[in-house]
Amino acid sequence: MSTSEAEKSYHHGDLRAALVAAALEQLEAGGAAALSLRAVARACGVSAMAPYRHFAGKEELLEAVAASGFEALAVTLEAADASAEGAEALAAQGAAYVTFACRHPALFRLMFMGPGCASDRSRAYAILERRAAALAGSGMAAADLTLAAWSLVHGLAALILDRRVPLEGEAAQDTAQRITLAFARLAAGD
Amino acid sequence: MSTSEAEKSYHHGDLRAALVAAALEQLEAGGAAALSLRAVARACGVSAMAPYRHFAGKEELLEAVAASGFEALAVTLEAADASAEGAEALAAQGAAYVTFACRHPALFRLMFMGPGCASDRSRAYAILERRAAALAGSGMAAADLTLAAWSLVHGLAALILDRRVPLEGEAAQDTAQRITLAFARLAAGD
DNA sequence: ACGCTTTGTATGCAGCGTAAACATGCGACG
DNA sequence: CGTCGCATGTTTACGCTGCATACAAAGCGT
Repeated sequence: MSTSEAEKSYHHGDLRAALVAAALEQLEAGGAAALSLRAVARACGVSAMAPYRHFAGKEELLEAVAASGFEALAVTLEAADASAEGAEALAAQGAAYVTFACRHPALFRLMFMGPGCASDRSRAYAILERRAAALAGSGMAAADLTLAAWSLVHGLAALILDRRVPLEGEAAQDTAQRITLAFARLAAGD
Repeated sequence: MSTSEAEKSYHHGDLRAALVAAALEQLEAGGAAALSLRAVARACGVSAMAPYRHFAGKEELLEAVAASGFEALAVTLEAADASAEGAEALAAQGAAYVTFACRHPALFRLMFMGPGCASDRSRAYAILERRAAALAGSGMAAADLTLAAWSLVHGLAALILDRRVPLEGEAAQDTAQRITLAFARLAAGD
């Protein structure tokens, strides 16, 4: 019987996990375009073809990295949501979302702009949805509010990461906090 | 003397423009990752190295394609803004932004996620900024409202293009229209 | 007519993703 | 305990990419 995760490899000793870790490292170091399967294999001390025993191809490896990213994001959002109540909780989630993107730019891009489908983000999405639904006022339906809140922080994160907006470091977090809070208050009907 | 644009080439007859057009075609056909300089050259009937006489490298060709995209976006936004007044004009711009992204997904990604800097989008940005400043109410400062509006539509477009949200075709436009209008009314103080 | 600049070509290199054939060593079964 | 099977990793090879370099030809000023 083989445990699907943390499976001991015969020759290497858990290559699969090592590949995901090395891929994440390369990702954060040089961006998604600069990541090569061969380099990942090299970093793990195995041949260029070894990863194909664990992943059907480059894309599948990246999907595994993205999946670990969604787990981390969900944890972050959950903590932020618990740190406040009402509109402030929604704003905290938004700020946390942008902060996550700023701290792991390449991973964030992989998670949301890379290959993969909508089902991946389900848990993190549910956290936002619950909070947004509780706040929905007269201005917008609950579903629209959820999507609007997500779009707002996602767009802000994307614009910051791609340097379409001149915000760096601290200023980015502050702006995210301010805009998200203003939006949440507006949406909640003051 | 050489006119910087539409310059007649000695051998080919305006290769530069042909390369940009072919690159755009390949972009819309197969995405940015599937675009190769060699294939673009092939489509123009020239050797693989010919593009390097007009562009320093692949990136510079893509920047030229992106620049033409920003011009087209600015025209679209301007028309949308003129089609209504007040909050409705802002909503029209937002819907036009999302529609543009849906109609030219690869070009949109190249324009906003590709290489390049903030100065490119200046004209299209000014159109949004003017309208947003005119609407700024008590809830948010003018600069924040501009950024929030941009983030909202940019994020919505990104989520739709990357299929993180289950909206297709008509539904995407309708949702963009609805959400943007609700946001504009909220921001304008009803 | 000459030479210079511009434009396009030919050749070659290193790196990539990946398909196919091959080697190796653990675990199960006789 | 021996042997076989299969998962694991390696080797080799192919076509593709962006790009550097060296070369050929076409137009223009003098």
